[in-house]
Amino acid sequence: MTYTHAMNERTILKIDPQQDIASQLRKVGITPTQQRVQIAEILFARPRHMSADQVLAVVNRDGPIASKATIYNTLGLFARKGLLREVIVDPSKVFYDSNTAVHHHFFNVDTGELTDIPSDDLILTRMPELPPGTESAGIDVIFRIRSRDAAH
Amino acid sequence: MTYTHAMNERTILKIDPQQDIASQLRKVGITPTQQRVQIAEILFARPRHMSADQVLAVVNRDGPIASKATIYNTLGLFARKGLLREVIVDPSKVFYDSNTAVHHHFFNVDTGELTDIPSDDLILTRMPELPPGTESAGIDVIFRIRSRDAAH
DNA sequence: CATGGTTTTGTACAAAGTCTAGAAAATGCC
DNA sequence: GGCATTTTCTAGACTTTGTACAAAACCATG
Repeated sequence: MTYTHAMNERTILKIDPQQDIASQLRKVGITPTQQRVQIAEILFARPRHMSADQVLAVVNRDGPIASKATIYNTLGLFARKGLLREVIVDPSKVFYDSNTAVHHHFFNVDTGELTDIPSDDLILTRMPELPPGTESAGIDVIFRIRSRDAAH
Repeated sequence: MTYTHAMNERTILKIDPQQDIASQLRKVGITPTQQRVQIAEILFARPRHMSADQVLAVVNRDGPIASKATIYNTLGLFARKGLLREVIVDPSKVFYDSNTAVHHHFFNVDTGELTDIPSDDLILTRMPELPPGTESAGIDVIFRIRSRDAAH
């Protein structure tokens, strides 16, 4: 059996910030509560990488909209539904990536900055056999980088 | 500029469990204290993936050998010296991999199991340009897998 | 065997994330 | 619309991973 790059593709659903958020959420089986819509508006305004902490801060910038538990619940829900991709590169927190197109990441270990690598800029060949009884849940490729002058 | 797979190579140092651990540690600039030797003996007996928690439990199985702080200090030290590779795939804890040869990982998201993929079984081509002013600190490729019958 | 730098230790602390029980909001049905 | 049922939200306590710190122990060297 051979695997192709297409196997990296996850369930991809794209929320269009120009269209009505509530009906798009309903379309993927998510009840569009006020909190979820507000969180979605922030995340899907443009492709971005945010931690739960950052989402919490932005959502509640002008008064209390959603609690910490709701942020975690909502991010987890969106990720399960394929609207967000969890990016695990920093042991201290999870990033949620609202760019659901196939792509990979640079992670600057000095600054904590996460940036996208378009899928076309990297090709994986000669893919390994998956262990028996398992199926792919996505492939993550992370280029860890360092600022060239930083002490290390 | 083109990158080759060799760029993935990190500082690689291999501890041989058959040889004297203390003198091998000394050779890489690590003072071989009793705690460090004991921790090294566990980690380098064979290639394995362990969390700090697991190391703590195994080290102190037959009486107190090392404290939590020492485990973290030692794992961090070994990783900085290139004896261990930190593997960040699970948001809840860091794995330390005593296989320092170039390789990648399967991570079973259902079981939390981490297994190796030999370097030869995967080839990366058409590598992306690194952002200006940065240098590589290693490339991680993680195949996230799921047990095929698991609910999801 | 005295000296002084390095390690280790216990404890306190910090931060990310989970859990829970009750309040509030959404939904479905008449 | 009104009302009952179900789902979601909230505040805060709790858990877990990991770090900070200061005192005690260790150990190489003269």
